Amino acid sequence: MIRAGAPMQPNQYRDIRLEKLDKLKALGLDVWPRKAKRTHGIAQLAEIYADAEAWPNEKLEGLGMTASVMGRVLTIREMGKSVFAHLTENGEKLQAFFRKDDVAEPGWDVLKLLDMGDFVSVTGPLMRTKTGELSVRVKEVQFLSKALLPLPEKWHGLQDKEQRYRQRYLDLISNGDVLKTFQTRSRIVSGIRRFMEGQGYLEVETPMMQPIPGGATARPFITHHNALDMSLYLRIAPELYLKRLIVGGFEKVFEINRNFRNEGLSVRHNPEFTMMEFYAAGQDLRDMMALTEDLISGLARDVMGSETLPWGEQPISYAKPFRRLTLKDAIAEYGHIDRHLLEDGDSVRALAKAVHIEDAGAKTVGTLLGDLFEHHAEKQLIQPTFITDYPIELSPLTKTLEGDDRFVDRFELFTGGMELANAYSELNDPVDQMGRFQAQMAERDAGNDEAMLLDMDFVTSLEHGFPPCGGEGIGIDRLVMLLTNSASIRDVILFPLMRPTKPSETEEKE
RNA sequence: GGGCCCUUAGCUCAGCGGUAGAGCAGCGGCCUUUUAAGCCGUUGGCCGCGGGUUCAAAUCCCGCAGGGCCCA
Repeated sequence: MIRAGAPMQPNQYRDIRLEKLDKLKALGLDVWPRKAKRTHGIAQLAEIYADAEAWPNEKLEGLGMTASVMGRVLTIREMGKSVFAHLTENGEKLQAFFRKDDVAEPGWDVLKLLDMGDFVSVTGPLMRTKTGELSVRVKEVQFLSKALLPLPEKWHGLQDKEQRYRQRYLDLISNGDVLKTFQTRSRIVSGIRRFMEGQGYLEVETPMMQPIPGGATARPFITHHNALDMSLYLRIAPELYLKRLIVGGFEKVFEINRNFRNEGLSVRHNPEFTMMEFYAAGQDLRDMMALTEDLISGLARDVMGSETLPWGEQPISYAKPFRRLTLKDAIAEYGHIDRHLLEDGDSVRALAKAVHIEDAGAKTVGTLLGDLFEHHAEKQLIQPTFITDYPIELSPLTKTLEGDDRFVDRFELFTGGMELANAYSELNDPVDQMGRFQAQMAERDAGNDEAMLLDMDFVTSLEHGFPPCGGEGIGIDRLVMLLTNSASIRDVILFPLMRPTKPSETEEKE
C-alpha cells in the first residue's frame, strides 16, 4: 500500500510530472517562487460575492476590479481552447476560468503543464458563468508549486482509514469534512481558553515528565533521563502539580495539555490525549458543576450554533441544567435493579457475580458499585448527566460526603455514553491524604499496577496548608467528538498513534 | 486480550479455482461558459507477505503483518 508515498521511487506519475517541471523551467519560469501573488483569500471573495442575485455577472464585471488568488488546483476541466479549474484554499473553493485569447503569455503553455495538486496564483476580474458560479476570468497565471504525486480520487476522496490516518494531509485535502472538523476543534479549544480566562483562571504549564506519575489511576509510559541517570514517567495527569500551585497561592489555574496512558486503543481511547484540568480555591463540587454547564452549553451555542447537536441517531441537548443522578440511583434506574439491594454488601456482590464481573468475590463493595455502574449505566447516559456520590475506594484524592465517609464528593459527567469530565471537592486534609495513599500502596502490593503511587512531596505541600478547593478534568478530545458528531477519537486527533509499517531506522540501529 | 471482517492499478471498487477487470486519475487526440463535463484512442498490476493443496490459486487451507468493527 501507500506505494505512491515511497519517496523518490520511480513512479509513472512522478516521472511525467518531473518532465512537466522541466518544461515549465524551459518557459523561463521561476517554478519554486518565494511568494505568491495574492490580493484576496478565496474564502474572502467567496463570502463577499456569494449572492448570485446581488452580484450578477454584469455587476461583477462593472466593478472593474482585478483579484489575485492562490490555491491548490483541485479539478481541471479542459474544453478545447478554454479551461475551468477549481482552486482551493483553507477549505474554500473558487473557480478559475481560462480562455486561450484572455491569458497573457506564457499562461496558456503553463496551463497545459498544470496538474491537479499543483499550486497556482491567478489574476483577473471576477465574473459569473452561465450556470451562476463565481469565477476569476484569468488574465495571468503565476506557477507556485508542482505536486509530483497525484491526489486521491476526486469523487470518493480517500476512503482507506489506515491511509487517512497515516497520511492525514491527503485526508485533509480530499475529504472536506475532515478539515472542517479540525478547524472546529481549534475553535472549540480557543473558546475554552476564552471562557476560562473570563472566569478568572490563569493558564499554567506543569511537568509532562514526572519522577512519580500521579493524579490518576493508570499505567504510565516510562522514559529515561541520561544526564541524571533517572527514570521519568510521561504524566498520566497534571493534578498533583496544579494543586501545589494552589498551595503556592494561585487562586484559579487551568492547564490544557496532553496526558499519556499506557493502555489499549479504541474509538474512545488514544494513548496520548488532551485534557483540561482546573482548580479553584475556596470552591466545591457545586461550583464545578455550574461552571461545567456554562462552559459546555456555551460552546455548543457559540461555536456550534445550537444547544442541540446531532449525535449518531439521537440528538443531544446541551441546554442547562444537566441531569444529576447518584451512582447508585443510576445503577438502579438503568440496570432495573431494586435500589435497596445496593445498600447491602452481600447483595451487591451477588449482583456483580450475576453479570460476571471479574474477581467479584475479592473486590470491595465500593469497587463493585463502580463496576456495576460501568456495566449497567455508562453506555446509556447519552444526554449530559452528572453522576455523583462515588465510593471512596475509587477516589483517593477526594473529600468524603458529609455524614458518610464511604462515599466522596465527586461527579463524573457522562455524555454520549462516554466519561467526559471528572470533578472533586478536593481532599485537603494531609493526614487523611496520607492514609488514602497508603491504601493505594496496599492495593499496588496486592497486584493492581494501576493503583496510585505515594507522592511524598505532594503530601508535604498539603501539610503547608491547602484551602478548600474545587477541581476538575475535562477530556478535550471527547468533547470535540461530541460537539462535531465524530464516532471515533481518531477522527478528532490529527495524528493518532499507528503501528509503523516496518521497523523504523532508529530501531534498526539499536 | 477474545470474536468477526478487510488488504487487487495512484484513488474508489468488481472479480472468489481456468489468460487480471471497471470508473476516476494519467498519456495522445477533438471541443472557447464547464462543474462527477463529454467523445475517440491508450499506458499502468510481486492481486499485503510467506508457506501449502491443486494439472492450474487473486480465488481454497495455514501462518505472519498492517488496518477496521464489536466485545472485555
